[in-house]
Amino acid sequence: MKQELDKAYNPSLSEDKIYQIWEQSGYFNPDNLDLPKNAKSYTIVLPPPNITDKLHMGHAATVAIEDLLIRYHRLRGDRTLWLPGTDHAAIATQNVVEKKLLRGQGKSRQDLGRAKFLEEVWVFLKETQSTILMQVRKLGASLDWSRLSFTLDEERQLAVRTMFSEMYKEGVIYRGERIVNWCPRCHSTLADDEVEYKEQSAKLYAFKYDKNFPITISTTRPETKLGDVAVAINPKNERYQKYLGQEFTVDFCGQALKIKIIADRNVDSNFGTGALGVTPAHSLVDWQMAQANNLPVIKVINEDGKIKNGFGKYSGQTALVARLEIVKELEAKGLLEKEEEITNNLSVCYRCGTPIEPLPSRQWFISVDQKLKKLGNKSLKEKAIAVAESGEIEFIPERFNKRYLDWMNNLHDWCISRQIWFGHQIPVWYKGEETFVGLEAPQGDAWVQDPDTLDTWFSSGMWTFSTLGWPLNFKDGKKINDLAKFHPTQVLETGYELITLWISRMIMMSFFALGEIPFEKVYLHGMILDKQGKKMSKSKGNGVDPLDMIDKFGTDATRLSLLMGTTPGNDSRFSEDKVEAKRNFINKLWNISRFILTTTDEKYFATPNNKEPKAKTLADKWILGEMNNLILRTTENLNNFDFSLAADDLSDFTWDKLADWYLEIAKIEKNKEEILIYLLKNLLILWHPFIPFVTENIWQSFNDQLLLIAQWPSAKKKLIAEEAKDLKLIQEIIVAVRNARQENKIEPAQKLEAVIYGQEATKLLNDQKEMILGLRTGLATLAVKEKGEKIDKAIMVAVGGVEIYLQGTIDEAKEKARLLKEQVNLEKLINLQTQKLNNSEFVEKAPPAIVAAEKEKLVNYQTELSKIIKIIKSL
RNA sequence: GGGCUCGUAGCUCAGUUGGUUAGAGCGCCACGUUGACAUCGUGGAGGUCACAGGUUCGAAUCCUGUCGGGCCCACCA
Repeated sequence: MKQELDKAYNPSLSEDKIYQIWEQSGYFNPDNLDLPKNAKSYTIVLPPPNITDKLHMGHAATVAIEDLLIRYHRLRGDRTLWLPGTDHAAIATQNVVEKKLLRGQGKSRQDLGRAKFLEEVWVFLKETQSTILMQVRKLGASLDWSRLSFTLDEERQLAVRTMFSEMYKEGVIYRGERIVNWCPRCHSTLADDEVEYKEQSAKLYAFKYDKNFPITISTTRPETKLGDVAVAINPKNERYQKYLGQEFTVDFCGQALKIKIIADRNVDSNFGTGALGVTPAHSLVDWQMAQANNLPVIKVINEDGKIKNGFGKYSGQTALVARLEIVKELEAKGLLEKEEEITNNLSVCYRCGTPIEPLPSRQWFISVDQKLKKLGNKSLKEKAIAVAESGEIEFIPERFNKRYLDWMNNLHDWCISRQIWFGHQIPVWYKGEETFVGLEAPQGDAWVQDPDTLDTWFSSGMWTFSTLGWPLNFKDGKKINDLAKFHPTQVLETGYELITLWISRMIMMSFFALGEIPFEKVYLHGMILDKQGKKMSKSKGNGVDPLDMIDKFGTDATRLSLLMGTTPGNDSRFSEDKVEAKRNFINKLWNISRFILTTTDEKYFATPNNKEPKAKTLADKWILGEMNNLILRTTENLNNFDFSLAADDLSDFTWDKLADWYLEIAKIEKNKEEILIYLLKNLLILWHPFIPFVTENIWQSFNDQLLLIAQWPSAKKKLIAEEAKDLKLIQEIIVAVRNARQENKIEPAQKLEAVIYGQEATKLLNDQKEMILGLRTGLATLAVKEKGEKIDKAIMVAVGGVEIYLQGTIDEAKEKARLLKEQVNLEKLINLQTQKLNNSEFVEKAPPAIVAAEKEKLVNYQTELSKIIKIIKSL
């Protein structure tokens, strides 16, 4: 079935076709893999992309890394499942559709009403969802599409409702009043981490409530002072000590207020006047102070960001207008003492940028501190902390373990209700005073469902097990079917910005539902920045569309550029030049394969990849040794998540060792077909997780089976250093001689081995009168015109491993000089080494392994030196 | 204020628990290239590994401090 490779590799012609072959093979689904019963499972769930976004570089990185892991484990014979899905992204999606509606029809969501609006959302969603899934395919993702999930499909709705009612039953979910972050534009609460901070300059006003009040307070928000119930001072503040505990009735801009003087250590005596007006309804800190001191809560601002009724002329004004009006009134009454410019952080909604109003509101919460019997009387928070501390869940890179723990240790109850329409509607129904929590509405008409929806992270927090069939696959506390086979998953791979939003929630949710961790390892990749190191964003227009890169350079090159030169958890810059360089490499691999396959008879194609062929020459021994070590290192690197290192190493072998040296040798030494095919097959397997398309393409041209399910090669133990070193020297000589032979000025290659052992070295070299080496590929001319530094340099280069220098009439003196130089170098090294080993401190204090290694080095130098001396003597 | 991270060639970055002479890609310069490959080959220039101390027989690597980027958390009344 030999099928010749095209002269030039064109990814755009073949990638889609190959993806189709894979998909049709069914091997993306682990159920179709031919595996022994006891094969290990290896599962990753794809972080579900939001259906609002088209793919960006972050997704491409995610796919590159996860597909790499998945393909590697599939090749290793694991029961490998990569589970796809999409996220409904409640608020984000609603915002996008709202904007579209407003732009298109000039209508708001309220104009349409809930049902109509949701219809619009679903139309939008169907369209973008299929686009996104197509794009994920384009990236070559070997996802099991038969298990495709959506955070809002029927199965996930069942999972979410079950989760909610079980949590409610056990008292983990409760309804309560608390200060929430309220976005007056989105008309919804926001979680703490959905709030962003924007630095701004603000005015800090200092004033008294009325002229009888003894303390001047300072604030940037005078309008909220209409709801003040106390003034807080630092307990150490001597100036106001005498007022502590006193109560005053004041007339603040026409509003009668009861103000108690309280102490709180959070108050900074040096900020403003050192006295803080306590507004429980509109500040979290103040709320806590009010609770601690049993003070009432007076709401001033409503859900629209306007002053509530009951505050005289201010009622109905927006907060900002009211603020200016109050300042004007204070000024008129002579109460305003000071006005200064300060910079502070304004909290704004992460979706729309509108300033947040902290408001007391009745919401649904998940208690993170509620002790649970089924968790050994531990809370979700305690469990989630314990698994990170014990290492049961491992973060890669490790430092994110600390960031996770810092977050978890300060975790408060999680507000899960959102006042938006799109999402999982809260499965709670009310009838008068009655409340029903369950999967479906109870019988009867009078029941009304809670209008709120759940925080989008509630459903994505369940992602590892809701996708595997929970709760149906969880019977009597036992996992069955997919849930038993694939949970806990092995790796959760995502961007580090999701540690708080997503990862912490997944861990808690999994503990509640299953009493176990959701994943064993968390691999966190950095952000993909633009060429200047700036965050890619739609508004800045500096984003790079991965699909553009794919069109231009192919998926493999795009993926490889995201995997190389990057380290976990560190941001990396993306540049087109890098993708181009990888494209060039892929072309090189293509040409290497083309050369091997076109010069090899078809009957050798069946050479197995897992049985090392016999080495006939030293060059063979060398390259097979290199391949053996490459297999060992690649396996180790991938097990350690060192993708960049693995790819560097593979490139070095492919380009420098195989293409530049061994293939050149193979042009002279014959009968290398088995070795070449063996090398090619293993090289393609090792590369496949990184660059799946081109490797499969080449593989298909000379194999009947798919590379997708080939067998990862095994290796013998590492060759000892000395052997490898010898082989490297040999390799140099082989090539030098081979080149000389091409000039028809040297004996045939059969004599190579003799050369290597130095027996006929002199004779061969002496024959090379007037010879210049390195006129062709693989070697270069090294022109040395004079003695001195330049010669030394040239000699160094020669010794350094690339070529042997010979010029004009063979100059024995020069050759001798080269050898002498090497001798001197070696002697110097041996001296240093001997000194080192004679140093008793070193021998005693350095680890034995290092001492042994150093001794080995000394031996190596000595053997090398004796070889050199032998050659010099024979000259 | 607390924490994390980075500073290595002109640029982008590697550097595998401290170990001979610190690497790659791109860029630059020179030379070469008619059958695997110009998407190429060979060579070259280019580094006080931010700085200062310390630990060690030995430091780009570990510790302390300084300077300079980036990020996270808290506070900002």
